[in-house]
Amino acid sequence: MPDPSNSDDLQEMRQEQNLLRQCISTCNTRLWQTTRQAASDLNSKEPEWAILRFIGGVDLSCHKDDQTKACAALVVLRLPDLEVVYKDFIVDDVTVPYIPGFLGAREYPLISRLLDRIRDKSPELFPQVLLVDGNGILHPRGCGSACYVGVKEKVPCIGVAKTFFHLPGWSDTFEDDLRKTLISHGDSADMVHDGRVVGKALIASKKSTNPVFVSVGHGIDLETAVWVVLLCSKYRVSEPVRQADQLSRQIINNLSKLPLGTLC
DNA sequence: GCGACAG
DNA sequence: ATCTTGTCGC
Repeated sequence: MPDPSNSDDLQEMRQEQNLLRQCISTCNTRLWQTTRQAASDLNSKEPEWAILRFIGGVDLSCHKDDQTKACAALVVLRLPDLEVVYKDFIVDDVTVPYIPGFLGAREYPLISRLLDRIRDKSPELFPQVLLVDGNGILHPRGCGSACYVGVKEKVPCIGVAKTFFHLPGWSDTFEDDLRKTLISHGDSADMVHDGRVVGKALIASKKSTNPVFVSVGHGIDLETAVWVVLLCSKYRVSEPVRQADQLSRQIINNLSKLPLGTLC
């Protein structure tokens, strides 16, 4: 298992990110993305695969005083009502510690197992797009956790981060400038890095002044990603991520309060 | 050397 | 990630 306290392993993880980055598609790859057809209109004659109906969310919560124990959760919501139609979680040890810039290496393995399980148990509910708690190409090497999931699983993925991630080359006031832009120029602001728009600061809920940071993970373009996030943002944090966050946190907390072994 | 640092 | 209740506001 990789041990990032070892600088050789860290270098290997950097190399993996550089390889994964080559495989990222920041274009739309599905028909529902191009047409932006969501299951909001009931009497649509389009086939199921041409309409966005199932949106997934994944998140991982850690044990209070043991970073190596975690619960990963996957939820699937159905449009247009955002009803939760699938829930699953895995409690297990996480071998890779948290290191800024390498969240994907830490979280991907458990997420992968969750996706294997829904493919096996309920393939008809497999999400057409996945929202990942973290960043996509808004990342020092253009390979955040949403890119790990998207590229490795070949699933359209969107990164939704709750806090700002500072990239090398940005000024110290970049985040403040973003927020000022939001106040004066509306509800979203481009985040430009090396001349590329790598993400969007987005006020997803009309009630909040605090933005969420959306970036492409894989297999979808940024404008469509924003469209998806807005589709399922009842609150600041979009429902799929919120539900997955809630579920994983509840499980990991109850686990610490119980004496021993009540699993499955 | 020191601080900053998605979750 | 987690430590953490009430509270101010729509």
